[in-house]
Amino acid sequence: MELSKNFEHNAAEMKWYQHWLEKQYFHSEPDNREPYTIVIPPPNVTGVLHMGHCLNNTIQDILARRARMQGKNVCWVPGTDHASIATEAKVVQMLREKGIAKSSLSREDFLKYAWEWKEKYGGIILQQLKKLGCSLDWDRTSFTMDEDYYKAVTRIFIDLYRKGLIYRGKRMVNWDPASQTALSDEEVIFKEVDSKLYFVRYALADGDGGITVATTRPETILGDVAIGVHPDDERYKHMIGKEVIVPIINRRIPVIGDEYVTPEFGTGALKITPAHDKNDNILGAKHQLKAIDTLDLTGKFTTVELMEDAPSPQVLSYNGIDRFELRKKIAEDIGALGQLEKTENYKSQVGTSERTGAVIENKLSLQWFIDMQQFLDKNPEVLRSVMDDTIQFHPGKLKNTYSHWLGNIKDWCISRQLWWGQRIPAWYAPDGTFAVGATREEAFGELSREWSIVNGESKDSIYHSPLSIDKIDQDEDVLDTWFSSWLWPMEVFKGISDPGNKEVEYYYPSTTLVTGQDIIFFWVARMIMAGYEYKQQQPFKDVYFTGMVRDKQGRKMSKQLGNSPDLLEMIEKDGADAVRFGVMISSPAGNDLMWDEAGNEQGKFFINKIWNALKLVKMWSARTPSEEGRQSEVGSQKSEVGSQKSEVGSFAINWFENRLNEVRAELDAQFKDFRLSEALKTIYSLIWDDFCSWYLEWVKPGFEQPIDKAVYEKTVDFFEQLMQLLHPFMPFVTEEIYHQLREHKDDITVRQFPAASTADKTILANGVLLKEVISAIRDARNKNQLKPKDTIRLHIQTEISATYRSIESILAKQVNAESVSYTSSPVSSSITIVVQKDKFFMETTTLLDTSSQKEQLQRDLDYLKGFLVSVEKKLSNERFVQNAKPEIIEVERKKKADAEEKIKVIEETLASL
RNA sequence: GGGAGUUUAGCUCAGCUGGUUCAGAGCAUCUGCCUUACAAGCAGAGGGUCGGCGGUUCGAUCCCGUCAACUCCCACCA
Repeated sequence: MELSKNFEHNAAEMKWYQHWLEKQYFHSEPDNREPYTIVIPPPNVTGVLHMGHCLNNTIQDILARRARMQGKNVCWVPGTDHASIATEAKVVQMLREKGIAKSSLSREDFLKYAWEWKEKYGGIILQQLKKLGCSLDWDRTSFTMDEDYYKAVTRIFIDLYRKGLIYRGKRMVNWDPASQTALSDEEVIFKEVDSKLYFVRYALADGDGGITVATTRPETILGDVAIGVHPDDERYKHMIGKEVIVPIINRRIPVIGDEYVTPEFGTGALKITPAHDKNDNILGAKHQLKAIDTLDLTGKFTTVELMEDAPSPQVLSYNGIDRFELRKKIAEDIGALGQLEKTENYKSQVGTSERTGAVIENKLSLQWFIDMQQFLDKNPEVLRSVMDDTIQFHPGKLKNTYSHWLGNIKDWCISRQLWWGQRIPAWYAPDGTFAVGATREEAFGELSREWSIVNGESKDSIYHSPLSIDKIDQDEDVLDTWFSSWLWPMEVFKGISDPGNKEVEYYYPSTTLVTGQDIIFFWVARMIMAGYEYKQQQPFKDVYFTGMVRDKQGRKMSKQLGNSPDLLEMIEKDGADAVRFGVMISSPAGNDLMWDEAGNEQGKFFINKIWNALKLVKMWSARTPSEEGRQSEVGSQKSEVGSQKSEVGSFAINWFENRLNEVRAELDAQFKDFRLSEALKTIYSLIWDDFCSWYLEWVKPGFEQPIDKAVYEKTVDFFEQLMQLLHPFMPFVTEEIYHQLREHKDDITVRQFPAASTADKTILANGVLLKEVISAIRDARNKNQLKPKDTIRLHIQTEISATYRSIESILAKQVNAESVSYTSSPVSSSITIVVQKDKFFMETTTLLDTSSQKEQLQRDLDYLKGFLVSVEKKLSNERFVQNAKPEIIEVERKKKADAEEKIKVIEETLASL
């Protein structure tokens, strides 16, 4: 088969991915091998692949493929998250574009649209992962709202409720007026905004005077129930217990003293609005103050709770005005009353919804919560497992973040006023009593028991009618999406819906989790919680946290900035391998990735380099004499060359074999620490430098000459091993080359790594020496402007000539020497090169310029002398000799001896010039 | 406001638990080369008082203190 000029990535990607699928290489079934389990962080079901996914999934694929090649039973589970609020927001948006308001639809109709949407877009992101080459077990694709999964979530809710870990209560929650739902604390993002501090004067109800407060939220003023001052504040002390009048609504409210108030801030007086502020709410509760809510669910003014105040027409006119507009309006109206003293510019932190971006209102609301403190008391391993590295975080610095969060944890609000998600399995009787159950029947059973016995008498007698099953209603709300994804590592193996089944027992706990730092609390922490609560076991052993993907200017990738590249377009253009290379080559473990398209270029060049090496080796294959043919050639004039070649080959092969072993050990260490970027660099350099630049050049036969069969076989073998090492990073090109190199029945994807063996240090050192000598002589050739074709005669003065004899022919070829000989004295009219302790005399037919080499030698000499002085100084320092470890002193002595010897060699050389 | 992290060549980063043949790599730059696998290449070279200032030590990029800059996390002082 004719080899194409370049690697054709599009065809190869399609061919090999299809082939791998057909062979079911990615499919896993429990067996007696060691499992290696990864569960994908399920992307939003309607999401589209972006750079973050690319980084994340490339890493997972590298780990999965390497583990597979190490003989582990790899199971990488794909799937998607229903992503309650995010998806619902998208569906609402889609409907709005169609002119349909969510409010005009029934729950059933809305969900029908949502499921349609899911069916249409749900699979896209998973298809995109295939383009990237991800080796996921597609037979196991899960969705957090699959029927069983849904039931599992319900089941967990009921279980936690019955254990008393879930409660329902009216609490201050984060309210998103845009999507009209409560949010957990983690879903609120604080942003600094420019706002104003309004100084509002409240008049004393009896007598003259008043008190001025500073507020950023004048629109909540009609909900004020008190003014707070510090009890020791001389300015206000005397007013505590008196009443002031709330402007516009003219409510009389008390001035109260509380140490919470900071006298230094603003005017030292604080308006207290328990319905609209967390701290005010705490203060309100402490002082038994009423909470008056003046905003409705959409953030518009409402007088519902103001009727006791007999609202004036002016107050009534505020009805329906949006909170931000109302802020201006009320400020103006207070101004008109002469009670707005001044305004100041002020920077404040405002909470916004992670999903909709809307400014969050603190709102009193009846919601479902998990009692986190109790949960953690019951499961101390949640903290302990991470702190003692039972679960190992990479990077480890995130352990602190994790423990700090757990130490200050608040109850988790798990109910959402949405329709897309697992509906809360609670059912209400007409009087508001409720029961929790998997089904209407189950809940009804519970309810009727309670309904019939209240305080010893039957509720039926109070309501004069028995409770019937059709009179109970299910809670309208759904559960936080993370309340389902925290079960992911278990339920993808049916660990909740079918506890103790063979699969979950085999695959759980998973091996490695690869995810973004941004969801450490949302997801990672909660999976650990669920893991210990439901399996009494950690959900994973290692967590590799990736950083954020940024552009080369360090900006976050975002749609708004338009700096997020189109991944699929890139894969199409540069190939998945190049894109994977680009994203991995500059991806420091645990830090943000400064992504630059130049990385793709480098990846493409690398592929091209390997491809060219393939072409070279393939050319040799055509020139490899067959066993019979070889005999006849040996008898010909080329026999001498042939024998020389095997000698060349034996050193080169021996060296590269050991070099491979050395690198394998390095890679093991790098993978152990998840230093994948460095591992890739290591392989890159092994292939480009050691294999292409050195090894192939060393064994390369002369022009149109045959190659020794054994050398050829060994070279192909090395090439395959290199492709194997690179395969986890760049699966397509490596598989292609593996098959181009020779006929194989297997595929590289499942080829097992050879057993580790140790590297011979002497041979590696000889390799280093050889490379150093070659470079030095080439440098000298360059400086003397020798053309590549100009030959030299090389004379070596050394005490280790045996070493040089074994590498002599390689050396001769690499520096284009027509002869190599050994000498015990300087060779006149030649260029002298000093490497380590050996001297090389380069004789040429062209005129040589010795001045530049003199300079070079002089520079080396100066450096060495300086170096020697510092070493001697150290050794003559008594305190060094006393304090330093013996082996360090020994090293220093050796340095001194070596330096002295080298100085001697250079001085001799200089003298002879 | 609290906490964490970062600061090493023009850029992106190594430097694995203090010892000048360790100040490194990859890109980028410069100089030679169209050498028969590869100009998407080959062979070389230059470039950093390891953020500033102090300290500990015989010795510090590596430990301590402090200052500065940047980044992130947590926390609604209205």
